[in-house]
Amino acid sequence: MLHDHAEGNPYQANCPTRRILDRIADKWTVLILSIVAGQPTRFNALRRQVDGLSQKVLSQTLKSLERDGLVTRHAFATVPVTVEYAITPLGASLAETLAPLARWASAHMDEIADAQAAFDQRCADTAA
Amino acid sequence: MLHDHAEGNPYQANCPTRRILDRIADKWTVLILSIVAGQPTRFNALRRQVDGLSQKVLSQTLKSLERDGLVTRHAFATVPVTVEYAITPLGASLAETLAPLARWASAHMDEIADAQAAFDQRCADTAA
DNA sequence: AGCATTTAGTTTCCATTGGATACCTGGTTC
DNA sequence: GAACCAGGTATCCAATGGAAACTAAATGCT
Repeated sequence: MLHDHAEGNPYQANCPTRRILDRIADKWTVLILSIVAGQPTRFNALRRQVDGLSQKVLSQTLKSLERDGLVTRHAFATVPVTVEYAITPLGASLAETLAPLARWASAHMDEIADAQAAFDQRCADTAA
Repeated sequence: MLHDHAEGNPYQANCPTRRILDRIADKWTVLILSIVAGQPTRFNALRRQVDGLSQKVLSQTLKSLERDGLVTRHAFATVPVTVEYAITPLGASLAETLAPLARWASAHMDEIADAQAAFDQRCADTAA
């Protein structure tokens, strides 16, 4: 178990790595982090860029990312107040890890679509 | 928009890549896929290895992974029936993409814990 | 005979989460 | 003084997640 403590074991429910995995293996985290990694981005800019992302979830996700030290929040005393979210070095290293995920989805979407169609066909055949 | 169709744009809610991202950017998918990638595994073996994973969610996740062509399901007419889930080539390529995620969590858990502690301290100070 | 056990699920129920929408604050422009 | 940005909260309902009970079929134990 010392071994687990040293390395972390995400298969264990109460391990820190499991909690981290739960946070980072998330659709919105992947998308937001990849944008912010490119350049500092304002709250509403993020909301506009990520289609389907509600204000509430964006707010929660950003708060969580900030707490985890993955992004920083910077409020500027302009009028109206603008708030910019920027990547941290830790966040940048995660973004690099996450980027292949989006690329994989893009590269293999046709194969997945084919697999789904084949599966659904088999189901239909069985049912008939 | 042809560009989007050719490459996929996960920032668009209705894009196939977004739906794929939603499926694969998931705690259970990461954990299950990484086990099955190692060797074919039975239903209950998965449930026992992944702490906190309920039968319902395991069943749903496996069905989804099978439909997406990432794992195959093989039922053996033993008694009681045993069912083995095995990785496909497509699933193996995803597992390779996902593995760095768990490794990242393991490698940076201390930094995240520190960031959280610092953040909570700042919050406490502000509140006080 | 009859009951527990095993496998792989499904079903049921309740708590948590997600998403849509409305609202708030504060200053500016028209 | 009404309308309009920004960056959020508050509220409500639907969907999801998880715990636990239940199913089926066959075998072993008593």
